[in-house]
Amino acid sequence: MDLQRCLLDLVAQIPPGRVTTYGTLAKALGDPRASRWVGRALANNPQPVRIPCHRVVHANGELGGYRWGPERKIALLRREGITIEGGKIVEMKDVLWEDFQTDRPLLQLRATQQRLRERLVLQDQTEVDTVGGVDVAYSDGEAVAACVVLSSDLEVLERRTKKSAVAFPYISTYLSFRESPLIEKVISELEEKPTALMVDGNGVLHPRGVGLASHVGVLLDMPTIGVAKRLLCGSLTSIAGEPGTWEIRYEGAVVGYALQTTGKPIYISPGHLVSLHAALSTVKRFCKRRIPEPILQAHQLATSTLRYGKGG
DNA sequence: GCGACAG
DNA sequence: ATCTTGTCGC
Repeated sequence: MDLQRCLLDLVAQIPPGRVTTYGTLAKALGDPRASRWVGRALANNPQPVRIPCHRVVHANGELGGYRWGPERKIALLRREGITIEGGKIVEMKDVLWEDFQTDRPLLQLRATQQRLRERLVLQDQTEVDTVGGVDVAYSDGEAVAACVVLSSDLEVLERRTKKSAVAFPYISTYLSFRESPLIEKVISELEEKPTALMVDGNGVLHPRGVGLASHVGVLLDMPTIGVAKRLLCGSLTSIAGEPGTWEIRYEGAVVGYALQTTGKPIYISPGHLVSLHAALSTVKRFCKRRIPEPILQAHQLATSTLRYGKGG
């Protein structure tokens, strides 16, 4: 799915003499929370003439940015009959366009997430021994996924990278649609599959219970653990007798743990085929620094591959 | 100024 | 995530 294409098609629907907002476009894409991405995406509108992004403004009537400056945006809108005073649109509600023809692609992606969620198993199937750390790095339109497999005594067993063009933007809670295709490929090219994957992102610690680690786990039918550097959702509760560890609750259920390794905590959640407890203990076993070694080394491999060529 | 949804 | 110099700290 080409979300950028979908967005530009929506913008092309706005008739002269009308405007819409970043939030309205996000809603038409299927999720009002994607409004920040809408703004960023319109900033690089490839066809400012045919795609009338000058008709996209803030909900409060302020105009927002424009490639050729605010004067040009004002002039274009006035020529189309929009009244602007003091840099703001007068009577927004009279000119606001909301009647978009759309199949709400982000809503469809949420449905995909719900289906994957039904397949999640949060119990230990096998003992975790070797662990593959996974990360993806980006530059311009290029992405590099890396996997580094470590033994239980932290020896490197295998490294692998895979490059591709970036196919989906970063929108919070939809990270898996950006990163899982390339991760799937790099894992499939490993000579020997590790007993579990550690993924840079969340597992069930996610508003819909299916973060990147869970998504990848179901696709590959492998045990996965999510490790994030910032909290996506939920709240922390300290655990008696366990300083440096907190339970993370979301909608009443424990969905992961915060763990203070070095400095700021990391946020751990099971992805698939792993229990809550095993997710925590496995991360602890593989931690020398703040970030567990498999993920840290995968991150370094992905970044250096992006910068100094190699990979493929 | 407040709220602030991973990478 | 990425853009980026020197600086602070273990």
